[in-house]
Amino acid sequence: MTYRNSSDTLKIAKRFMIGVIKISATIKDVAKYTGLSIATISKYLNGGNVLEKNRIKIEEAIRELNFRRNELARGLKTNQTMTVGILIPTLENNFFTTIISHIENILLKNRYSTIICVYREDFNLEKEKLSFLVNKKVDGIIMAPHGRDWQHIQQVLDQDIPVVLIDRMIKELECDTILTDNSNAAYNAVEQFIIGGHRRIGIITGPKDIYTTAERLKGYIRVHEDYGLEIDESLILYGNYDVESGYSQLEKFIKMKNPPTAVFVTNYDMTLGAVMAINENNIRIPDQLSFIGFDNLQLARVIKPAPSIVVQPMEGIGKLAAKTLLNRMKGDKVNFPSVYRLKTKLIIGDSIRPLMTEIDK
Amino acid sequence: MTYRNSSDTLKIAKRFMIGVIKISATIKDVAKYTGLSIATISKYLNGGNVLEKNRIKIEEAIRELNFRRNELARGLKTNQTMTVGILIPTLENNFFTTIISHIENILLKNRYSTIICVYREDFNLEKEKLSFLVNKKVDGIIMAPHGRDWQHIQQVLDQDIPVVLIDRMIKELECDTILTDNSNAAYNAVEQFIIGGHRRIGIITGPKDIYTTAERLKGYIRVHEDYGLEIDESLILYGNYDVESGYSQLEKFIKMKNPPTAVFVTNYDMTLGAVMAINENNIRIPDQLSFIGFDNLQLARVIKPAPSIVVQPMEGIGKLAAKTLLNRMKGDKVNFPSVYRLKTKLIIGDSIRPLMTEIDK
DNA sequence: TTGTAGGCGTTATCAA
DNA sequence: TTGATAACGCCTACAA
Repeated sequence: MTYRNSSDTLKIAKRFMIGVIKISATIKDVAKYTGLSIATISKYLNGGNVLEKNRIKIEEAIRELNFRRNELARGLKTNQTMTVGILIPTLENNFFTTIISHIENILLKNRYSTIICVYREDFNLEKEKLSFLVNKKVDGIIMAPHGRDWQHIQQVLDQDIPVVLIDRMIKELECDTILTDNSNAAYNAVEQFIIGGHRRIGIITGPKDIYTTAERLKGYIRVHEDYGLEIDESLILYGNYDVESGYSQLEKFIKMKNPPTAVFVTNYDMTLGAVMAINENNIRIPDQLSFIGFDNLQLARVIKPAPSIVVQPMEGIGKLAAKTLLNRMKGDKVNFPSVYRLKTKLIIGDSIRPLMTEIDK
Repeated sequence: MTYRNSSDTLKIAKRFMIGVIKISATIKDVAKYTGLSIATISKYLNGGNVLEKNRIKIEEAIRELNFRRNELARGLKTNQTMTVGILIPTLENNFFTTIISHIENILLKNRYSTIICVYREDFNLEKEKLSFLVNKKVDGIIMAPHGRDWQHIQQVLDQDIPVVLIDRMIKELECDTILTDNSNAAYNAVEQFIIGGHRRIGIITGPKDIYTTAERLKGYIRVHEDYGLEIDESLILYGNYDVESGYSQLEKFIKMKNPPTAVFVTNYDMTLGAVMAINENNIRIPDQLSFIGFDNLQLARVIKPAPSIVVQPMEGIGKLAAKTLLNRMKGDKVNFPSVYRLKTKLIIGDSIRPLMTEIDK
């Protein structure tokens, strides 16, 4: 192949040989442009001292050539990428996306970038995506695991890559974990009903194989035990953590022969669905049904009467997860593994009606 | 530093020198373990033929050493990473997260992984994140740009990295773009009202500087023009594409002295907010107010009377964006730049009431 | 089928 | 302050 030494060489090159000509400039190009050595350019790039006139020249070259540092090469050499992987089950969930926001707030300030991956509650995809992140040499990982297995996470830890779990704990795994205190959250919510005199209390909980479902249900059961109340199994309904199941399960409740007088719904989307079902069926809150929802604070701000809502500390979870990971990444192994169970808040609205108890009668 | 040649060397190393000892195995290690050469291992890794007995040995070594290919090194060498960057303004928006799902469906099948980044409608962050993706040497990018500037996107294209824009067009930029036909979407929706005899039609639209806002408003204006109707500026309300503004702007409408008889709301979250305001204020749909929402099909499935909803082709956008990018990445420049405007669907519910027109009277 | 050797773009060591 | 040079882990002619 011959190049004509004319100005349209480039044009021709562009039109016929894309892929052959080099598009992005390297340090070498900058060195050539400035007449300096590669080492000097690299030094400048990493904040070292260079002579004023060289600095100017280098900066000109960078601008002119549109030079960008190749992070692949850099990562290969330095063995760190200043990148954190975030792995969650779904993007269609306000809880996780809010947490991600807070994680990024902290990480960005510390000059870390993030790679977000989603595994759609598919365990095999979780393994694949985790592998992807490791192979990309992220410096650390924050993830909400499915929980069915943990060997793949153990392997990552064995490679000395810090992992912080959020939302779901794996008790077999020695790993930093940031959680909501789900069981006490449910306990306290249901306790409000009980104190108010309710005895038939329904719960719409999540899919059976998810950690948070079990925890929230545990709180529901425990508070019944502590108050010496029998549990009617038919008042425990499993949803899918989505709007539809919140809607359908609440309808199931109100259509029962002997419906509950109070219902506790255990996540954001299902709370939305449940409120819709309540509206559709013209159920008056709290006269006909007392109600406590979960996470969906928007609803509480917007609906009258305001529903009581259990609010998870998403900001706390995000910040703490980020800070914990930051510490681990800088080699601080103090208190490993540390498990934080953050408390929820119960925002009281006007959706709980005190019932006559037998004593009152 | 001296190493004792005993079995507890490793223990000591692990305890005191993490970072010095090598944690993850390389091809070299696999080669050493098997007694084969680096080249052979690499060949095996890339699907080449090796003797049966060697294959077994290699696989054993990989398992034993927990070898993972270093994608950084590979990308550096091959100049492709089999990774696509996705850059969007926010995760807290069903529209984008649904599209991402569909993009990933296609990409995963083609052995591409994705890196999701969010810029929170912050233009500087958009530039940073785009740079991040480029520096990570992604093979292509799908993004919903803010739209305030496009130099940074042009620069990426100049480096011969394919970019596909979604949701928002930048007319100054030669770039493949997949859009909703927003202006006809709004046109058709509002036309339903007009046909039904409505003359005072309110619209709750998005933030002024977003592309889709302008397009949807354009449809609203155009249909008025085509039907020879005057536009009352007070019936055009700007929201923030969030639940709160949907709620507040709808309340503003119903509290007007001369309120509209029909309202068109132009995105998912605002539709939710508007419906809430309608419920709270005991407005009967469609008797007191005719209503068309946007994207929020959940609402239509769940609320009675079912609101009419403009539904964007999220699946279509996601799939087409992925396929277009896939083509560009394999070097196919046919029809560059191609702009697709996908049609919306108007799902008719029971939320539009025919009004008496003057002719009827 | 297997191995040798050079290079991808950086960083980092050590002289100059 | 600057420059020559050897890695980092992988891929790929080319040779054996």
